[in-house]
Amino acid sequence: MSQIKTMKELADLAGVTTGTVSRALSDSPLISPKTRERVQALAREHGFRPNLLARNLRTQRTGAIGVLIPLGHEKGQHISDPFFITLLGFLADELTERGYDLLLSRVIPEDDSWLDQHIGSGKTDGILVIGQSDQSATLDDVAARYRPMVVWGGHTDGQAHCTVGSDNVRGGELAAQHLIARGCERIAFFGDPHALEIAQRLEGCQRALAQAELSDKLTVLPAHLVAEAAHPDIAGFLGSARERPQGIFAASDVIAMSALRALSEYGLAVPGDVKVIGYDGLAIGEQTVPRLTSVSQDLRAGAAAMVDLLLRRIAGEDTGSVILEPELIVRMSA
Amino acid sequence: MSQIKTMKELADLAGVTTGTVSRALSDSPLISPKTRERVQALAREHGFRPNLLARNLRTQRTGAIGVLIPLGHEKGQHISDPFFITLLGFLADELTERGYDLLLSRVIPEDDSWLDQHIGSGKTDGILVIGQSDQSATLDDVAARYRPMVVWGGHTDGQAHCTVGSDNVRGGELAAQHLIARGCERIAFFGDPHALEIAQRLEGCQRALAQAELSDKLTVLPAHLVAEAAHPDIAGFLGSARERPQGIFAASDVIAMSALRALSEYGLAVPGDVKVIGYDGLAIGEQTVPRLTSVSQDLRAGAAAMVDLLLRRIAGEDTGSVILEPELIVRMSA
DNA sequence: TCAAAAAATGCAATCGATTGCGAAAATGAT
DNA sequence: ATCATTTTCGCAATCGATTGCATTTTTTGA
Repeated sequence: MSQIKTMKELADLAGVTTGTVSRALSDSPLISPKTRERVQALAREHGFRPNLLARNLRTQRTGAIGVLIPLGHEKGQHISDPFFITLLGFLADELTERGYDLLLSRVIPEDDSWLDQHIGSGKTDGILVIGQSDQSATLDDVAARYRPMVVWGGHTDGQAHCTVGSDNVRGGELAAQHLIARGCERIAFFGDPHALEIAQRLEGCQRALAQAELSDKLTVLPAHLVAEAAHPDIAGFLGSARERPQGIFAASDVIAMSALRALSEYGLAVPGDVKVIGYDGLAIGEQTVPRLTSVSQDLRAGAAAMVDLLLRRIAGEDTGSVILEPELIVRMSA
Repeated sequence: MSQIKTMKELADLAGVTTGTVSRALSDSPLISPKTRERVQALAREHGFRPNLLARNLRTQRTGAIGVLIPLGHEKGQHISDPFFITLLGFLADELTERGYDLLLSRVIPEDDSWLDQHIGSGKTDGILVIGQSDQSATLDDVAARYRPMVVWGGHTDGQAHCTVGSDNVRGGELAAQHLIARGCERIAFFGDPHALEIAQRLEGCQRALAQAELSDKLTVLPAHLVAEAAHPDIAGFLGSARERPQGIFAASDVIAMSALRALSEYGLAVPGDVKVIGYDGLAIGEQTVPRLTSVSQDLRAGAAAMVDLLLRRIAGEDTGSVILEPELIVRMSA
């Protein structure tokens, strides 16, 4: 019952060498069933677990995937952001299912060696980056020489890094078309087009408006991504707008929730007075009042795709990016 | 400019041995300033990063902390739960600040060796467990022989494992007192007392009611912790209750949000017809309609306490548990 | 019954860094 | 110039497991 810590101890106990123990525990066919069973029984009995560091050092693989979140200038944002969190959850599911651990790192890119820093440490077999923030250049740079990396975010032509994300342009189009179909003419877009994904959503929105010959009815409010920060912007906008928008397309569900609250505070009914549509299709949209209509990205599928691509890249394969089809979820707010 | 991967290569390049390189890079006083500077320059120039696995194997420390989430029977829950996520975010902050990595593992405890499984692997220097789920016994068992472990959850006398959490009884009392002060008599408690923390919140609630001689006015609905699952329960309850409660104390903010929605669907005004108070004080309560009154646990402080206790335990110190004082945040819903 | 083939196990190098100890070089004192 | 110190550095063991190759044991076939 004493605690067996190393293979050597187990080996002595079983009267064999560490080599034999190692093979026995890994069900190697080179070991006779008899001794294999005996060793495994002993290991079980003494609760022996091989030291993974040593194993990894020897096998040159860590069994862990790094998940990095570049926070750009927006400190304190992402980690508590429902979107990020949801994706992280699915990634955790997907990775644990495939026997990988998840090493989480928040990153505040000061110098632009944050990626190399992590890669060089050898702690992970590959990395997943959530969000491009303002680091597209760095990502492209690293992608050129480090293969096992997959990024969640927008995809553009000529992009060197492998991405998974939804077709943001199409998603924006869907949202705008829906608002138009619901009778909205004056439409406001809430979101900062400084970020690639958001810019693409805006682009889709503009395309739909152009098609309906409503281009001049669009207002863009570069709302902050963090709910707490976005709310004042939005409240201010609603208070000062000469003509109240009939429809609001928020670049994320979080921003949409801020909008719902601000509207409620101004005594405006949703969807009666103003229609609101979000982006992401998060579960939390199910709990808002009224329930939030949103352009949904299938994050579970996205996470699966990210992990799948990453593992194939780790295996040496060269992969392209994956673009998911967004889907409009019509609930109550628009 | 070639990529230097190992210390041996760097050593050859510098015309010294790996030992010298090792010391030079760690600013050992045993090395002359001249060669130290030369080695460091070379390392910088070639972007050399020592392999952490090897270092950790040698130094017997990993520099990583495991964060485990036992999911009990409630699959798919926690990871997307705003509470868990918020805490995880703070933990990530706190740990990275102290130079530790965060190794995230979802756990579905099938056999009860899930803890030993992780501990024996040697991948982390210590572990943080979020939520006791139904694993209190296992936790106590492990705590008896494995020191570096801290658990978020409720604290009871005679508990062997070290916990950090809020004073749930006091918190429940605060919530109930507030409802009473606001004129509520018939009060409903939403939450499954099967979990320790929830049971304690209920206890506090009952205590406050007893003091106001309203004990017989309490109804308990063992609502599910997951929002999607809780909503039907709640809607059903509100539909069937003979006498509508005047105040609702939800055991978590997530449950409270479900309640808000259900009430809205029944055309009941909050806080006019029914007052609602939640528990956790999550940021998301700021975005609900109306904004959610809640008993707040200072999760940032909680995370800091968890990490602090854990590091002290890793250092060999023996620590007690930490109980945080809950605080009532009065917003709009009650 | 004995050599040859097959199976099972032992031996020892290896992964990449850390560190105690001893040797060589530099410094200082006389 | 000589010897005792102090600095600086190299040597080699070590962490704990994996794995190619050598060796021993067992099985097979003639």
